[in-house]
Formats: sequence, C-alpha cells, structure tokens
Amino acid sequence: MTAKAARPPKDGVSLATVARETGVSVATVSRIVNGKSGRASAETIARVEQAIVQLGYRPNPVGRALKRRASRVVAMLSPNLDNPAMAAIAVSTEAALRDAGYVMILCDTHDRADLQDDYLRAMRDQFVAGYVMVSAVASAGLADTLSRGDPMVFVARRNPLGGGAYVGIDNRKAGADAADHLLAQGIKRPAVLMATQNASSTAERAEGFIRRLVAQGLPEADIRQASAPGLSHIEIGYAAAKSLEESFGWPDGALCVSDMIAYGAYRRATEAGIAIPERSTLVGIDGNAINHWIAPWLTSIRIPYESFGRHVVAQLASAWGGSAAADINVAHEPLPAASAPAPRA
Amino acid sequence: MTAKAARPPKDGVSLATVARETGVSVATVSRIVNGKSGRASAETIARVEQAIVQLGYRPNPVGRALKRRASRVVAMLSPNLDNPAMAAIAVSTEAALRDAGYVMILCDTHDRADLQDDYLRAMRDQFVAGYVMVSAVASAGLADTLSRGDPMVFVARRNPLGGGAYVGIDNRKAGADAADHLLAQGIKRPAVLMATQNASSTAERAEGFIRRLVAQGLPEADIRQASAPGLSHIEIGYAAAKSLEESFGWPDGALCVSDMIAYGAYRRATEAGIAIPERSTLVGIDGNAINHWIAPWLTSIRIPYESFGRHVVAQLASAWGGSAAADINVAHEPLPAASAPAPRA
DNA sequence: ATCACTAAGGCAAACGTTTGCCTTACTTGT
DNA sequence: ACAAGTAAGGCAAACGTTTGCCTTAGTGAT
Repeated sequence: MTAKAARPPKDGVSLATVARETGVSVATVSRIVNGKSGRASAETIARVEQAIVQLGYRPNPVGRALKRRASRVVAMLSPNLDNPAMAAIAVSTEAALRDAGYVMILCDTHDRADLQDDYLRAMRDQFVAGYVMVSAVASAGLADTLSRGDPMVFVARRNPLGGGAYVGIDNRKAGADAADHLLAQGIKRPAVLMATQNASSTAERAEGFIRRLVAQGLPEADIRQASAPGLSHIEIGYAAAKSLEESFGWPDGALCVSDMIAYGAYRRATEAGIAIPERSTLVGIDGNAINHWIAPWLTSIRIPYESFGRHVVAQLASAWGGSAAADINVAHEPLPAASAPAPRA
Repeated sequence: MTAKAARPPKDGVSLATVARETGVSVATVSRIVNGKSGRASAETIARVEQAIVQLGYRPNPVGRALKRRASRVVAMLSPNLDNPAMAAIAVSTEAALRDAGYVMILCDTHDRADLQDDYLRAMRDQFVAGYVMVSAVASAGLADTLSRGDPMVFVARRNPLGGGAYVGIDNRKAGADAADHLLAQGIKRPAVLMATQNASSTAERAEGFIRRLVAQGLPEADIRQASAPGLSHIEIGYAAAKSLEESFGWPDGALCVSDMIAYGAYRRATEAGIAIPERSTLVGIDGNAINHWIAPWLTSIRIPYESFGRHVVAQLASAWGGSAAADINVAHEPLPAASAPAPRA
C-alpha cells in the first residue's frame, strides 16, 4: 500500500501504446510529451496526458538518445576514487546532476591518458550530454573532444590543454593562507611537500605559499621544498617527508599540498618520533571529513567539495545554453585564527 | 605522431557507411561485425573488415541497445561513497567490468529506498545489462526488478528480500576472529559497537563475535553491546562509544563492526583521555588502506575489496549465462598473531 | 463565392542496429 | 536432365523517438 500504487509501473509502454489507446498518432503524443505547443487541442492534450499517467508511460531514453543524438547521461572521469576528496566531488556532482534530471556515469582513469581516451571515446559513442573531468591529464582524445566543442568542465585541475570551463578554488590564495597560518604560529623554517609531477593546482598552491612567505620577509633560502615521484599522493607525502628529513631535518611546520600528502608525512613523522602537532605543524589542503575523527593533528584548509556539484552543473548548463563559461573559483574556508603562537626552539 | 594515427577516429561512421564503401548491404556488415559465420564468403569478410578498420567504424552502443534491448552498461547502486570501503568496492568493480567490456554507471542511493527505486527504474529504462547492489535496502522496486529476473548481484550486504547472488565475506567468522584476537590479548570485558539498525552483515559479525566469546567461556553478561542510531557509521561509532562509556566505563577491548565505527569510537576515546591502543584495543573490520598511514592504533580485519570486482563480474557472467549463482564468500585476511598479551588491570 | 490563413493532426523518414525471410546461383545426387 | 540442398547475401521490418512536410477543415475578409 505504498504511494506508488497510483502509478502502476507498467513496462513495455511506448509512444505507440499511448497513441493506440487514445486514437491519435505517435507524432501527436510525442509532441505533447515534449510540450510542443500549438499542435493539439486542449481536449486531446488532456486525453493523452491522462493515458500517459494511466499507462505509466515514460519516454525511453535509448530511443530518444538515438534520435536526438544526445542523452541525459553525463560522464565523470576521475583519476582515483580512493582519494576522499575525489570521492566527495563525485558524490556532490552525482547529486546535483540527479536534481537536474541527469544520471552520472563514473569512469576511473587511474590518471592514465590511454584509459582517459578510451573512456572519452566510449562516452561519445553513448551520446553523453557532457563531460566532467576531474584532474584531467593531457591526451590526444581530450584535444579531440575539446575541438568538437562538446560540453566539458574541468574540476580541481585546470584543463591541461588550456581553456575550458573550470570549477576549483583559488589555489594561490590557499597556499598564501597556509603561509599566514604558519607564520602566525611563529614558524621559522617552513617547508612545502608536494609531488614531483605537479599538476597546475598543487603547483599553484606551493607557489602561493612561497610567495607569501617571501613577501612576509622570510628568506627564500629558508623555505624547503621537498617532492617525490609516484602515483599515490599518500606515498608521495611519505617519501617527500623522508627525503626532507634526511637532508635538512624535520621542519617546524609544513604545507602539504593535499591532505593525502599530509597523511603520508604524518606516518613518516610518527616513525621518526616527531610529535605532530606539538613539534611540527602540518597544514593540509582539502579538509577531508575524516580528519575530524582520526586526524585531529592536522590543520587543513577545507575545500567545500559538497558545493562543487552544483557549480559543475551550472557550468554544464551554460555550455548547453551555448554560452562560454568563466572559471568558477569556490571560496575555501578560512583557517581558524591561530591560537597562542606556540614557542618553538 | 601517436600510435593512434593508424586508426583515424572518424566520427559518424555507421554500418551504412561501411556497406556503401564495400558495396554490400548493411545486413551483411552487421553479421560480419557480430561474427555470424556461414553468411559471407571469406573474401567479402576480408574486404569488409578492412573497410572497418580503415573507416574506424565502431558499433554504436545506442542503436545496438535499442534493437537488442540490452546494453553493455552495468549499474552499481551504492549507499555512500564517503565510506572508503564502498569506494574500494566501486573502484575494483569498475575495473573488472571494464576488462570485461562493460562500463559502470554509479548511483549513490544515500541508503534511501526511494532513491534506490528511482535509480532502478531509470537504469531499467537504459536497458542496463545488470545491477550491482552494494548494501541494498529493501524496497518495492527491488522486489520488482528481482521478479523480472534481471541479473543482479548483492555485495557486502545480502539481499534484504532473500535470494540473489552474493559477494561478501564470512561475517560470522570475521566476528569470531576478532573475538579470538581480543581473548589472546587477555581482554576480560570486551564490547561490541554497532548500529541500532543492523544490516545482515554487521549483525552477523556481532553474532559471530559473541558466540565465540561465549564458546570460549566468557560469561555472556560480561559482553557489552552498544549501539546507536543514525546514518553515518562514523557518528554511530562515536555515539555508541559514548553511551557505552557512560553506562559501563570504557572497555578494555572492543569489536567495531566496521572501520568507520572504529574511527568514531577513537574520537570519543581521545576526548575521554583513553589511550588507544594502550588502554583499550579496538578491532575494526574492513582494513581500509588509510589505516596504515593515519590510524595505526587500529587493528582491523582486512577485507580484500580489491578482489571483489572480479567476483562480481563472475556472478554477473553466470547470470548472463543463465545459470543460478551460489554465494561467493571471499576470505578475509587473518589478523597477525597477537604479540605478547598486554597485561591489563 | 473565393482566397488566405490557422488550427489540429497524420505520414513517413530518419537515427543505427539486428534478424527473419527471401532470392539467386551453384553444387551434388540420381 | 532434374530435384534437392547449400552458400552468399539482399530486403525490409522492427526497436522508440523526433520532426519536416502534408492534409483537412474551419474561419474571416473581400
């Protein structure tokens, strides 16, 4: 006895069924379904609409996609869902797309150009309505899809080929904020931990960080930069922290360009017997929800990923509407004002 | 000058194009594409196949789905990707499906029956080849889809309506293993932390845990069970730990039926000044990859989620092949033998 | 009465496949 | 020489939509 009882979910009901039932042609039913005005009398419209709910007709998306060469499916290509930040972006985008009447198809590219290309091609064959590229990597297929003018929005990492709609944060400002936070804590020898293969976003964070430190009078030579190669940010964080520690000793504070890097660095610190945050402040960027529960030692600049979805949809909508899109920079959350600057030797 | 140059990714190439180019009918091309033997001469086949690679023809999945009433898309319905365990299942399944020539469409149900039903219906309209239900919840649409005999495999949580192919672990044994581990540590007053609304899987874990403790001679009255209502396992863990603490004091060891619950409990322990694992052993179930980096205090029974994908595909394949499927119970990893049992007052 | 116009709606051709049935020509058996 | 069989492949109808164009009837103006 659910509320569903009113809409019997009959299957195999097509335009033809409705047309037969009401004695009109499929063309007329189609036009009514699509709200084409001025093509049918009010009385016919009413009759057809009643039949539609009575029969439980729903337009078949496959037939529709074939004819229209466009579906209500949006493809998201993401490099790895293991990263909570990526997962958060996926969740939020999925919900926003659903609210807009789309379904999202999620492709895990593992940061590989060949997989990205495979998926781009497969998605194009499916007549997807648009592409959401999370941390996209440069590839031939990407250039191809872009040149066709398909709706595409880049998230978290700018289009590696330049141009394109973008949703992300002001990375330089985030880096600068981290610098301010560390300075307010009285840190004298800050470091930055990042990947050797830097994406635009993390490079900008590091750049904003260093610029601000220098602007505040810190000698550039006192700023340590440590990086490590690899695929997983968490292992990069570990390796970078280790190499930093071996060459210069552990810093009294560091910007980790992502929370994952901070996690890796934390592990290394623990192994080295460095107490975090007592002896060294780690500032991350992401603000993963899990931090509150199991990583309270981490100060992280929170990015409101839960709001990304609706911005992504806005970007797509403007592309569908034919207008060019300007970048959307979401504001990251400010760090809490530094409590009493801890004195550190 | 990439390797792609050989296969010009021409677009708008259909069966008709190939047919025109080779002077045969679309029917013949279709049959060749689908490997229907005995319908064309070897010479024709060769000519057509050459044209296919030359033109870069790829069968259009939409046209195909419309005609066949079946696509190469598999739907995964998952309650929340925020949970690393769910994300791991999604990642592994996505990869396995891709290897099998399918693409996965991921739907986030937020554990809501109405959303689950919406998605089931939308996916059916897309002619998906099958459904992967991660921790499904009972719903009218689920019953409906099952009764149509659509290929469906349940992951991590058994079909709430009974029956159906399943991929998961032996939950009772996992609970029992946790019990053994705690007993080996000399724990006298173990507890179990779980959700009030227990799914089959977590209920079985708790049950296996308690059964084993009792079998080993522990008075049942000494086993504390704490649960809390709510949506997020992490908050449930926190609340359950808190209520346990308030009524009985902190236990010297506890099974958390999932890692997320352990995270919540950990936060509460930290707030209460309880050192983990020194004063209390927390045993989780999942073995999230992140534990190694930022939750070394957690002993967790690792579930090899990275292998779930290929079992899911195996289950789907057997459904596609028409055979009924038996449950697949993946072996969880044994806990390391307890080191020297810590003496605890 | 004629013309022009509009409202209402049907016809049929697409979109890209698949497949049952038909035709043609050739081979084999008697 | 003729029937039967087979190999090779084309025709056309589906699958569910959408849409350009056509038809019919009614209305108002001249």
